[in-house]
Amino acid sequence: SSATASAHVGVSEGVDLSVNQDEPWTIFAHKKPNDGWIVYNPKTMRPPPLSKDTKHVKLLSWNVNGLRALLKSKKLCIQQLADREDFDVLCLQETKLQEKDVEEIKESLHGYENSFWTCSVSKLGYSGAAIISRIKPLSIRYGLGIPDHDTEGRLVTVEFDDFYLLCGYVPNSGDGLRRLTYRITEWDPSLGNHMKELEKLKPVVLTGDLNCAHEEIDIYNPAGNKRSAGFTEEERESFETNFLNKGFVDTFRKQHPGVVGYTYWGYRHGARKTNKGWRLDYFLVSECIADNVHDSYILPDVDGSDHSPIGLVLKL
Amino acid sequence: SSATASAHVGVSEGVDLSVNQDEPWTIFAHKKPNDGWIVYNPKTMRPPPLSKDTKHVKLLSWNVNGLRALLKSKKLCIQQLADREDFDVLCLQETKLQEKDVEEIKESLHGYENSFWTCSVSKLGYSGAAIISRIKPLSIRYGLGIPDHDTEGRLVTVEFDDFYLLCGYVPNSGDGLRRLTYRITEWDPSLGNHMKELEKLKPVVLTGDLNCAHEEIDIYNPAGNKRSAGFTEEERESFETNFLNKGFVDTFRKQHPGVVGYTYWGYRHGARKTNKGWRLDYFLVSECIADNVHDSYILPDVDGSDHSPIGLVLKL
DNA sequence: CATCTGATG
DNA sequence: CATCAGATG
Repeated sequence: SSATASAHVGVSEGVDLSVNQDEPWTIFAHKKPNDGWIVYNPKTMRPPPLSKDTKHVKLLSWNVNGLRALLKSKKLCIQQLADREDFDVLCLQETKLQEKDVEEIKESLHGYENSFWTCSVSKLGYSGAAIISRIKPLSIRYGLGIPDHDTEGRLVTVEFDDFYLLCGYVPNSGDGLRRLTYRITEWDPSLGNHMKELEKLKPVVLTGDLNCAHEEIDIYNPAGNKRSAGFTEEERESFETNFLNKGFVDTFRKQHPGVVGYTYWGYRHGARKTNKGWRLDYFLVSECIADNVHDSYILPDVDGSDHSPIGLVLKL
Repeated sequence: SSATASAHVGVSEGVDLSVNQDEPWTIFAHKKPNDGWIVYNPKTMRPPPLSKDTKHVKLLSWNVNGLRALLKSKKLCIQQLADREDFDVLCLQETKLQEKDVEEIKESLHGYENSFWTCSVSKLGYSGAAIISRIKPLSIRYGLGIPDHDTEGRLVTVEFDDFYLLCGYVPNSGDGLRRLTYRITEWDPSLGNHMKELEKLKPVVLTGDLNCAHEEIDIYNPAGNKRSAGFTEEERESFETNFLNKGFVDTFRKQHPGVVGYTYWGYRHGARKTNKGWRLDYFLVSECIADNVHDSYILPDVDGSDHSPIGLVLKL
């Protein structure tokens, strides 16, 4: 089909782009309303792997939408993801764990002896983030250090030799945008400022579900979602003000300008099959290491959650 | 095996009675602690069907533990139960429906154009009862006529030519027996008195989940359940005082003295496979029609709920 | 170990 | 249309 023909990289030519049935992991850009954007094939778009001689680290990040359910589903246990992707560090968001669940899961992570978990204490089974690492960090920190923002288990920071890694789950603005103000006037600025503070010491990498599709290219139906949580003007501006304009680089967009690459598809209406998605998950890095990014990518063939994992290969 | 050998009717002879794997619908009495009770085989224990010349009615009753889930499971839609059992009337308890769910389900009941539903208005998705009938009743009544006891959708009464039929779901006494007092001092007496009032006009049939295992023979582990909701001394006494001593006859027990026949098995620990059950579901009838009962029976092979249906064939 | 709701996304 | 919790049985 024409869709298959354009699977590599090229400008959509008015064909009815959709998922390639032969290679279901291949996500095409859609024809409308984003006509003319570049088709993104996550497999062929990836650069060749770095040789062992080039010192680098491989980071993955995944909003798992409930880690217990994911592990029960057996769609993909963390060990299988490790075998397949050979990551050094895995960042998780929306683990929805309670503190009592953590120990059992920690013990199942063979090869990743360093893992750091934070859970919501204000609402059980809500939010939650973790960093699982093969590399032992120099220091670990939970939350922003602001008690008011630290009851929901939304941030884990680890310090490695060459950079700080933050795994964050930015608050969803919610139905009726009831939490929009909190999000843009409190959480986002606090997180941005915290990153600037850390950056005085070492370069910073922020990954996670930032709950914002930055530009029109980052969402399936921009016109219809102008007042939807995650695509309001306020959130998009906040994303720029608090992160991009502070010097943090959206690594996927830098590597793939004009390319559609979603990381989230709502469960409703089979949105994933028809690629009606959003790009909500990011790797942002300090400007000073932006050129060290070898590859910033999406793994849309990994399911088990409404988000797919994303990856970053960073040269050190 | 000896278990199979004793499958018909006989006294347990110290064999380890359990479910017959060849006929999984066959429920045996257990060896301990009820050694010596009669083994009940629900298939062979049933009398031959009445001829068409003998005027009679066939009633079924079933605590479905959530009707929407049952219908979704496709284990047994009501149409299939109708095809198999050819009942005239089906009484349901714990439908857990909301009023908004009723219309759609009513329309799916081909051949049973008369159906009467009551739902809890105080707690959504809780309790709920219904009578589904091929025969058009002379009158219908919901609840006891006592507003305080009628917010939970626990009782539907229909009047036929020859008897009143009550479909009831007696309140569970709950964890910690927190509702025991309400149950035995308010609900049970009100229901018993209501039945006596109706009986002045016509014979009465009460069916449903009466949430009480009357005697030791009616529960797998009597010693261990003396303070469990459904087997407390208080509930058992209330069952006698308010129903049996008022002249209503436990039709299953009359037909099968000394026979174990459970109608409920908790979902936990595979209680149904090992027949660790309770008899909580009954057909009680006015003394004046007790001899009209042709058959009072259990259908333990019907699953889809933690209760099995029970049946009554009543000569008119 | 099931059902349900209601919150959340 | 998923996850979770908590109530209920």
